[in-house]
Amino acid sequence: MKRNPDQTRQSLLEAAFGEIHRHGFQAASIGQILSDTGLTKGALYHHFPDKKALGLAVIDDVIRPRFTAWHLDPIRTSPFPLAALRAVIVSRRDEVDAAYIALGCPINNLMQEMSPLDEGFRAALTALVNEWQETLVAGLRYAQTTGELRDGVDPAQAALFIVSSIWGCIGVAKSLQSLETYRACLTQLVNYLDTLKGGTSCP
Amino acid sequence: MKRNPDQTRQSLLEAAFGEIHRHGFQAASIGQILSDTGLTKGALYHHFPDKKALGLAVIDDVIRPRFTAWHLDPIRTSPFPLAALRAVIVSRRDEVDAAYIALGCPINNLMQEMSPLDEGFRAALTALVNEWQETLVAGLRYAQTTGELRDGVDPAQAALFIVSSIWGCIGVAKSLQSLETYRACLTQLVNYLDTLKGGTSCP
DNA sequence: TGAGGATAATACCGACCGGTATGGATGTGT
DNA sequence: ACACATCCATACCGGTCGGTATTATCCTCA
Repeated sequence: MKRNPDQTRQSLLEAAFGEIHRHGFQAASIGQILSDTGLTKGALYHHFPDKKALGLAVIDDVIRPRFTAWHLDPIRTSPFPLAALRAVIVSRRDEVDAAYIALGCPINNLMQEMSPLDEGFRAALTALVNEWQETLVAGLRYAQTTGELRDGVDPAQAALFIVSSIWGCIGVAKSLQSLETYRACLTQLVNYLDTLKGGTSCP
Repeated sequence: MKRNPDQTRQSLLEAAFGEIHRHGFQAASIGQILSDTGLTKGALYHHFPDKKALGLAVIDDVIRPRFTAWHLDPIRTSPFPLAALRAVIVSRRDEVDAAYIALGCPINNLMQEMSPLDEGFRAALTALVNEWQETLVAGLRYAQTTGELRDGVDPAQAALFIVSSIWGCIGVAKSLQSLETYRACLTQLVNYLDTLKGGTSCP
């Protein structure tokens, strides 16, 4: 049998991500991850000391890169951060499928489940969220200097509300298991974003 | 030993509610519930056929009455539903304590956890949420007839956004384990509500 | 080519879980 | 006071879980 430790580790991470996404961390079954990958406990516990380390590695090596690519890089690189944010949200609204809605946002799921229970998870996930929020704040601030975002909007509070709304949307949609609700809800958020544009004079 | 079946059942429900609130339904331990109450499995499985039935009973007999009293009755009975809604949110913002934020909203927690897994839970909780949403829609519609809510607002979409925002607020606050975040977030929502008042002309 | 570390498979453990079978205690109708 | 249903305690079961100890296999490098 050919060996490939890196790929072994990677496939363990992918399978763990899927299992955690489907059942949450606590209910995620080591046995299921192993049968998904065709591996055994020897492989898993060689690469990870215990289940918690596996979970944290999933956050660092699977969730974080995807999230950064999807939600952070576009805001950071665009000369029009507000428009970029709007585009990200619109694309999420239009492209996400029912299966994703059924399971919900992996980050949100993990935070909801683990934040009250484990400090390690809380710290890792909070770091991600803070990065998100800081990216939004920086983007909004910059948008304000270019006039893309109107004055009178507090970037920090707006960023908080945006984060909260996005999680609210996906939370409600997951709760109701309804893709339509998700889209309607995000549409409302897009409307809110449009009220932040420069040129208008409304609160 | 004196007997009191109703109280036995009630204390089981209360303990189950606490245990589920702390650990979620799947991770809620029957043994812990029993040691909390000082009862044994004989009592529990006399009153409830299995764990799922216990969970559903918690929803019906503990969660629903509290939720109705807190969030539904004020909207339904007030002649100024928008103001009543605002008052409810403000009071939640100001009175909720850190322990509650740490654990999150019991309804939201349960929906997030169980909706994808079990149709019975999903149905029971969806019924609650629909009741909430319909109450809000009815209230907003009525407020529109009295001029409390300005025209041009779609009550259904606004209600959806309000529900989503509230869950977003408590979700973010629980994730960050931060009471301050909760308050800041709900303040943003109150601001949003104030933009819905009649008399103003902004979108 | 052979030694030794890296990698993975197998078998097994104790703990805990939800659930059941049984029997004893308590209340109730007659 | 007796029969009977309600109510609850106790002991136990099969199954699953995360984790460990041991052993086998592969790769690397001297």
